[in-house]
Amino acid sequence: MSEMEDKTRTPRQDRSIKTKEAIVQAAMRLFSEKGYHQTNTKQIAAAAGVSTGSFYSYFIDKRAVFIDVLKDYNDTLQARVEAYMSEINFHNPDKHALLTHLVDSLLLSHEVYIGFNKELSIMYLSDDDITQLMDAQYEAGRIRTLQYLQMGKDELKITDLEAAAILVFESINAIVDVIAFSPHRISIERLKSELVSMLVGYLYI
Amino acid sequence: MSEMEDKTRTPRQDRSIKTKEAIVQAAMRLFSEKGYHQTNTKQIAAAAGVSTGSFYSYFIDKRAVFIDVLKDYNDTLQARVEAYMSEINFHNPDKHALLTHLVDSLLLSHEVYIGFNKELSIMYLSDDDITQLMDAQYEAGRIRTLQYLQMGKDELKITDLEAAAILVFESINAIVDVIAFSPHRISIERLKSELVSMLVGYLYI
Amino acid sequence: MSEMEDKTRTPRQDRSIKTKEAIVQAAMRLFSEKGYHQTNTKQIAAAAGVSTGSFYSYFIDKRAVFIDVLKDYNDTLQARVEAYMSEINFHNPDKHALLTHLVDSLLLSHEVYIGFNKELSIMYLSDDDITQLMDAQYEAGRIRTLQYLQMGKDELKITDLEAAAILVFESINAIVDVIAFSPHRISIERLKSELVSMLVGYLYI
Amino acid sequence: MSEMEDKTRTPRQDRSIKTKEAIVQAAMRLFSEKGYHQTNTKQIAAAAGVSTGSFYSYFIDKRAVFIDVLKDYNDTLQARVEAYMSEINFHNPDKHALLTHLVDSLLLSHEVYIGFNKELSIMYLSDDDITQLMDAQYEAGRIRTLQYLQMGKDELKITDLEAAAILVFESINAIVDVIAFSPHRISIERLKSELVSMLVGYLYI
DNA sequence: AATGAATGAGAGTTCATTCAT
DNA sequence: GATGAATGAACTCTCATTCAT
Repeated sequence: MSEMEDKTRTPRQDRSIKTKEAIVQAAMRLFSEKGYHQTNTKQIAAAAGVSTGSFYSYFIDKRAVFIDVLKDYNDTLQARVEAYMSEINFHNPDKHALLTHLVDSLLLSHEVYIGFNKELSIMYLSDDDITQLMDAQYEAGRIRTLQYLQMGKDELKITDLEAAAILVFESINAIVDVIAFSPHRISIERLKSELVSMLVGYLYI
Repeated sequence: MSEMEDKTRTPRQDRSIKTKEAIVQAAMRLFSEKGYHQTNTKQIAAAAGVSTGSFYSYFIDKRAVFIDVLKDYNDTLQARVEAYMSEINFHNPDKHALLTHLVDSLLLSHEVYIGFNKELSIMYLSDDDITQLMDAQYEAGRIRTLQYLQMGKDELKITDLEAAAILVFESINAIVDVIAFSPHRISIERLKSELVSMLVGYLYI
Repeated sequence: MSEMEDKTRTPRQDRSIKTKEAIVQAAMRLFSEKGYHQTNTKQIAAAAGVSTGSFYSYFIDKRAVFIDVLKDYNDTLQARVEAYMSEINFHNPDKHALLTHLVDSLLLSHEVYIGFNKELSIMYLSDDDITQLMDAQYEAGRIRTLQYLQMGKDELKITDLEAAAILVFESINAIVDVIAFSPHRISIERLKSELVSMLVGYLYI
Repeated sequence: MSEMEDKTRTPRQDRSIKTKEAIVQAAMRLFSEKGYHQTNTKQIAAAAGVSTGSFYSYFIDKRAVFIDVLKDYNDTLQARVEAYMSEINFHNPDKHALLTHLVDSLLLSHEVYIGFNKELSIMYLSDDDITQLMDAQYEAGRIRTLQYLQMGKDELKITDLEAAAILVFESINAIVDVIAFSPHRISIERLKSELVSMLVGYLYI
């Protein structure tokens, strides 16, 4: 800990905190626009209005900013997802409406920092630390899904809730990704509607 | 054509063909083991037992080998998938068995060149040409799925076959990826079994 | 502008200015001694006592240093020519003395950076940007020649001053080049004296 | 000699001679079109319809073809100049006409292989062997000029014939080069006419 | 604390020439 | 004699990181 403080500053003063935030913001923007590998530290520093030297007094290396950016991103995403989720009444008898809202929530959440998503996926696959960070995040998502399922347990026809949680979470994610990244000939609405049908059929009745 | 030949060699002699293949094999192995960006052309050439110069007489640049490796990979994968598929009787009344076999087919197919998958995903997200190549491949997968659905059309309860094809294809892919890449606390068998249940419930009564 | 600064450094600190100058000086020396194509960026950097990285933070590429070296060279040359010229009294009735002084001026001017001349000629013929830069310089020389001719207009027997300016400028240049580069059996003095005779005879009675 | 024959073949058979000529022709074309350094041996071989291997059994290295090309060029040029010159009557009392014809001869001669001229100048300045070859050629030109001057000796007003020969030869060459290479605002006719005037005034009365 | 100049290893790529077939 | 595959040294350029001021 004290060794680390030797290297990078843990901001205590207001100005310091603002500078660090400025760097994270600038990095987020540049990573989203041009990608992690296509952005260099000089550019991040310049965009944040600081010198390269300063950059390295706030972050040990380039990866460190990415991780900070990622944490910010995760927090924002989680907050948004939670905000949407809180509106959902999981005892709503109209399961179709319920799941549609759920899928919409995730879709809308992903729309923040749309450009960052791609970079995140690349980094997830390239960097072990990022993999761990995100796996924890995904795991949290699956657990949350599990909790939701458990809340409405008695209405469900499925028995292996844990497996179902993963299945539901990943299916939705996959379709959300298809909608966000992949080209496809059919409309978002049709895709979403089929997804919801499948999930309702799987979970309830 | 003749201008292109000035740059890269089109193998004419036996020796030449073997060299090109050796380079592709070596590249495949190194990309799978260490990743595309962590592998340099010198290493590929050395692993193939040729000089850097030779490398560049067969491929314009590093991307070009990746694309050749990818084509090989796609061909192999497609052949394997098709081999598995041909064994499936789509009129088998036991839909559970049918879909289990289907999922197993994809899982087994993906086991070839397991390490290459990750790199491919990274490249898919990083390189526009690779994106296009793979999008075409995915589209082919969706279309094949659609054709299978259409073959057993009268047994299906769904109506939007096109959307369903995407949904089925992507759900299976997502779970296959989870199994291949992500850590998870529950067994592959439970996950697969739930997936099959969901799909059977969705597609057939 | 700001995008350019991202690539090459515009010297701000004293140290920076000195480094850039050191690189230009080193490049000039090496280009003169060994030629442009026989000199590589590593050597220039080493000779300037800096790293290759530094080299590339001041110059986009090798051509860029050459152009800077050339600008320095042109400035020096022009200053020298002008210094010599200013001593000439164009109304001196002894036209022989006048033109001898003129030729001597150009000869002496060319003696600076004697080795660089050859490289410059090569680059002039090889690189379009250098061609343009030097054509502008030559044009300036011809125009200056024209102005001198016009100053003593009423003493001249020629009528097409423009063509005469080119002719005079190029003849002198050619002989200066012969003296500088080509082997020849006769003395510089004889050559110079004949040249002056020819020009006096051509321009004045 | 015998050592050289070991390396490159001295063609004795018809086919061999033709092949060698084909290589020289192809090289001449490519050097003229793209320049010496922008042309590689593979391209020369291909353009001549032979393999790279064959190329190296006719020429020790790339420079060797250039030298052969240059010899061809010099021979052709000399033949053309001589053909033009032979038409000139050096006792023609109209000296203006005489010199105009002379200048035209050189201009026309230079028009052959126009593209090759530039490359030749570059090589002249870059390669010592080429320098020597061409210096010999230039020297021959000056000597020929001297001989012409001596032929009409009694009509000349100049006394230092040797210096005059150089001066005349170089002045004409310089203006021919200006016309061929450099941009200039005035017409070729005016330039030529002034040049002739200057030379007539210098050489005769 | 802050600046921005300096570093240097390492990447991709070219091509004259050699050599096995 | 001919082919064209193979060689490998050499070159240019980038950028995360350090360090003098």
